[in-house]
This record gives sequence, C-alpha cells and structure tokens, in this order.
Amino acid sequence: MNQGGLDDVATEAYAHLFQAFAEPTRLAILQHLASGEHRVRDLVEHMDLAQSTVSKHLSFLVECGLIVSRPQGRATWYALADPELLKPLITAAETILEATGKSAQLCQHLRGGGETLVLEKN
Amino acid sequence: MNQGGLDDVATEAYAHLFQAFAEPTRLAILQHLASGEHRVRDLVEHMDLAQSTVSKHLSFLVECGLIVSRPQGRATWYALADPELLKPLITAAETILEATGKSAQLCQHLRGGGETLVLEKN
DNA sequence: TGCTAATATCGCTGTGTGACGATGAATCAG
DNA sequence: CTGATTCATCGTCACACAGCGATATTAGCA
Repeated sequence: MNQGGLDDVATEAYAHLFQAFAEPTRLAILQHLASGEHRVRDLVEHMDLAQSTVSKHLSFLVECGLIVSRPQGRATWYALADPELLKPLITAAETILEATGKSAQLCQHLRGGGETLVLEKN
Repeated sequence: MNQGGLDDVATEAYAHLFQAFAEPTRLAILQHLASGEHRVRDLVEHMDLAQSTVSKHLSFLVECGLIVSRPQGRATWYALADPELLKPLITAAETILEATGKSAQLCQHLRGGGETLVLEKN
C-alpha cells in the first residue's frame, strides 16, 4: 500500500491500538476497569453480555497491553495496566470531540445548550 | 477516563472517533494530509487504491470533522481540519505503544513538536 | 456542442469480527 | 469423590465494512 517512505508496520501498529478504543464494548470495559480491579464475572453482570464475549474482549485488551490479568483461584482479576497512560489519550479524544462539535451533540453531560466550541485557527 | 464513567451515547461518540484512526488506510491518509493539502487524485496515486475507496474514506474523515474539503474546479482539495488537534492524540498513542513495547514510529508531521505545518511540493 | 478529467455515489463481494451457546479445564465446597 | 462455580476457548452466525467496478455529476477544454 505505502510503496513510499512511510512505514506500513508503524501504521498497522497504531491502527491496532486504536482498534482497542474503537469498540463501544471495549471502551465500556476500560471505563469500568478505571474504577478498580474486577473479575470477569463482575464485568459480565455489569455489561449484560455473554461471558464468552467479555472474555474475548479482555483477551484483546491484554494482548494490546492495556490491561493486566491476575488469576486467583477460580477467578481472574483484571485491571488497567497503567491508568495514567490512558488519560492523555482520552483527554486528547475529548478535545477533538469538543472542537468538532460532536461532543455537545452526543454527550449530555456537556451542558446541553447549542453552544459549540470555536476553533482558534490562524 | 474519569471514575464516573461515560454514558452509552458518549461511549459511542468516542468509539466512532477512534474508528477513524483504527483503519490503516485512513491513518495513512491522515499521515499524507499532514504534509499538506492534497487532491483526491493525488491520494489515489499515492495509496494505490481505487478512487472510490479513497473517496469513501475521505467522506468518513470529513464526517468526523478531522479533515475539511475545498472544492476548486473539477478537483477537491482535502486538508487536516486542525493538525494541532491531532498531535496530542498521536503522541498519547505513541506513549502507550512505547510503554507496551510495541513502539513504532509514525509520520513526523502527525507527531508532537510545535512547529507549524509545512507544505511540501509535489 | 461534444469530449475529457475529477470526484461522489451506488451496488456488489469477500473478509473480519462481535455476538452467542456449548464445551473443557481449573478450582473450591460438600 | 461429586457437584458447582469461574473462566478460556471453540464453532457458528449475522452484520459491518473495506475494497472494487460501474455510473452519475460537475467542471474545464477543443
């Protein structure tokens, strides 16, 4: 595809990471894990999905290095690998959503008025 | 990633934005546009894809508010809506990739470094 | 007026994957 | 040991979508 100087491998790596966040269910899992360590069983109950579905998403996030697993007895505890690492990404995404006006349109906790952020461009 | 979590609608909004970056082709388009304004024809030639494919990806990115179009004559010029807005996101992703041992270097223009956009001549 | 170039859009197809249920492997309780 | 609980994995299905070609549309050119 990129026969030129740009790096295909790098592009694939970035795209794969973004895929982790591009799925509503995975994003919800990350949100829930942001509140602390949870077992698969807890997440299944909270998300109202099949256990196999949740387990597969967790495997994906582990493979991305975003979360870590800690088996204990019959259960397996999952937690964010590094919460501080995710904050800049979420913040950057929030900034973009605000700047593009999608946030005010879709996110209700942002003062539901018609006001949209104005881009300061030069 | 706040402790309170996001509602479903907000989660969908975030996921939709991340989808724009989760596709290797779209990411490559953003990289190329980071070097300056381009026509569809230029991108088609550079990416070695069908014109309809490139056009569809461009529509997606416009709908996300990440790029803007400027019709001129028969051609349509596309450019990043706000390069400065993308840099924090790419930088955050790069930090995660480094921390997870999957570091990969993306296009220079999309990464941090405060200097303004430089147009390259074809 | 045609004719070409550039783009957007439509329909189609193959692939990827998110969802589920079923099954197997551990682990604990009785 | 027997049975229940918890999780990972497998097979399957349905749907989304990236890719393509074909076509419509618009703008420039002879």
